[in-house]
Amino acid sequence: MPVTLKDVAEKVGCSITTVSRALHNYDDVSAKTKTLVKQTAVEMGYTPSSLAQRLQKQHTDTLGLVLPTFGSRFSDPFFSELVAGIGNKAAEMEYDLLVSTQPPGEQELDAYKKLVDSRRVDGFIIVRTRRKDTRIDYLLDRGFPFTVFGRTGEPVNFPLVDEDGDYGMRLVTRHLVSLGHTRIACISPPSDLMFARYRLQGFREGLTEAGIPVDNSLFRVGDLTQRGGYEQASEFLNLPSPPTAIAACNDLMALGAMSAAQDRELVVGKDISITGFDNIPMAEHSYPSLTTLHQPLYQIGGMVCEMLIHLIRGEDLERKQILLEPELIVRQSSGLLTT
Amino acid sequence: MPVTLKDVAEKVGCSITTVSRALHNYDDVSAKTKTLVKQTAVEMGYTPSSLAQRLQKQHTDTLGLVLPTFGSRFSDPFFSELVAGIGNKAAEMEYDLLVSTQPPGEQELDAYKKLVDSRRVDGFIIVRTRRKDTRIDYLLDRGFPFTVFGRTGEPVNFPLVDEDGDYGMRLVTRHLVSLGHTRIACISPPSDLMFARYRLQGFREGLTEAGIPVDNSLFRVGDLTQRGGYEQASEFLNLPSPPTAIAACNDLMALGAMSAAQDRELVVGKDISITGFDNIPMAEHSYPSLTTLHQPLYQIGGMVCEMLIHLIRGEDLERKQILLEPELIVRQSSGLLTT
DNA sequence: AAAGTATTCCAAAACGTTTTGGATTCCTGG
DNA sequence: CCAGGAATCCAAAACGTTTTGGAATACTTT
Repeated sequence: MPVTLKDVAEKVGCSITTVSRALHNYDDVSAKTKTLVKQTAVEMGYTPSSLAQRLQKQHTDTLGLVLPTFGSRFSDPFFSELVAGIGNKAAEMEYDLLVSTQPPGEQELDAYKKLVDSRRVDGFIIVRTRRKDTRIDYLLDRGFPFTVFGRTGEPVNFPLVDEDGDYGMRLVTRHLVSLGHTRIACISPPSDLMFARYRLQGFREGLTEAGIPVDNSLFRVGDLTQRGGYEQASEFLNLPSPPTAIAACNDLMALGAMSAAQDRELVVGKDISITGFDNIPMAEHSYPSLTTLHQPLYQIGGMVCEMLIHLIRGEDLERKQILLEPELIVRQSSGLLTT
Repeated sequence: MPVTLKDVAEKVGCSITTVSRALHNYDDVSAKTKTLVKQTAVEMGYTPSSLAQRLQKQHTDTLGLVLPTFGSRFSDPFFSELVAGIGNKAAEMEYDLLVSTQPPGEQELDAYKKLVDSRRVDGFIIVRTRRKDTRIDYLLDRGFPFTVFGRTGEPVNFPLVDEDGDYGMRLVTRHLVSLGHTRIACISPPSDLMFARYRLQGFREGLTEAGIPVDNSLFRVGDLTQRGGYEQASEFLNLPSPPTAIAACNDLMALGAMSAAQDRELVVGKDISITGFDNIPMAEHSYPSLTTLHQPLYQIGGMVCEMLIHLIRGEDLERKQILLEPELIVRQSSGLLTT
């Protein structure tokens, strides 16, 4: 049904080759036929079949992104902004974005394998790195292009963007210490997630920097959701001597922690200080507003996307590994120690 | 580099045709060669090239979804859950999901046109319907398959899923009335968005049902974000006689409205009642928790996806247009009128 | 033994491009 | 008038599948 090169060629009365070359501005076709071809092409509404082009060119102009979703109630503001950043950059650079969703595990790796084997994408963007990341191992092994948001266990040499979570959490800890807090708790995600490790590490460094002894009862692991933050914060608040500040490793958990404190009639920002990490839009409009670390997710999405495209095209990257410094945003949820 | 049918054929010592047919279990190839072919295929690690398959079959096994993103700070929990629902169903049914992002406007329609013209997707899922929806007009005109989450201005006959926003808002209004409220304000999204119209209409119906006269100063339009909710709620609270309840047409705005009230030292759920719509995960863990209407976004995503695939395959749908009844979730943000 | 019927195979066309490697025509300078 | 070089064109191959329409062989049946 759709009009093909052949149709245009017949109409113009020349070969398919000439039509193709005319449309691509080759200089072995005369100006006259070039304009004729182009004109009839638009008249007939010709658009090349991307399928045919891709088969011939042997690349798909498509980027793969498989989102690690946990459960059906998946709703992470983190991802929507990142996807928007990736998507807009991809569109700008004429690439398609193939989005797949898989909970971490066996199946997840299979999703990657399937896309690689059937040659459906030219490269991957990997998010939420793990300590031993089988996705990365696999792609490295296959020599398949990819870029990463996040770091892994060891120093590596593939292109990546990451925020300096270590630095960020040091900032936040210093901030809390400067407000007079010494009993500071931390809710971190499971430590196989790399960003959790860095953030937790920064928190610990911040404590030792301030000469505060480490109290293991003040560390708990949450699942990144509000519910997780709520539950872990509740545990802290049930302690015989509860912390006066809670640093959560992401905003969602911080928000959950806030409502746990509020359910106990505590005034957040006064009776207790709570901080987050990410600066999701919600953070500005929670009550009280949340002290947190800003991460330019939209831009990060654009960066990993652009790096990947350069990589695929075989161009070299000006900066291969980019580490961003998060910015501390002080709002109302953190306040002077009052007791 | 990757192994093709030809490679397998050479190894086995038969024709490409036979290999292809053996792998597809045609009954005109002997059991012996069938097993031989299959075995060597897996030994050699053969995987069909999706590009070649698609070119031959003349369909892409790919669904298109273009997300209407507003600005760079795009972070709508609404979408992440919906996308997860669509994505998982698509994967389950062996379809790819091509996600593109475009702010509403000229460019947005171009994104659709491009995808259609270059034959990159087999169908579209359309979200956030507008009153005069050019996307739908275009696809209808081209005879291109699509399903829709949301309704349009007039009754139509394409497949769609929608929540009954009218009914939902009537529920919420009744709820507020039953608590004793009579000065109830409403923050609705711009009325070219269809879901806004239905929800607003339900709100109005709820009022007249209760015999409450309509006061135009109690209607304001917000932009669906927390910020928008905050700003519009502030306007309401500055009125000489402010409302005692605010029904926002989505959770994000309700959350913003809550913080506006809280900034004025009002206790939400006591001094003022505030309700939302959507039941995003945040709603359960805000402070106070938000009375709202539950929409099963994940399931809705799965439904529109599945309907689209049936449509593409030319199978007929058991139910063409599905209207879901949202469920009222009463939490702490709405309470008895105290004055 | 001939005719008919299964069974098993495959060459070639098709999908719609791009690219390769000439072929033809036309002009230029000697 | 002819050699050499532009300028302009195109047939055919290639990308990797699936499908079409036989062809070849083997087995039955008469």
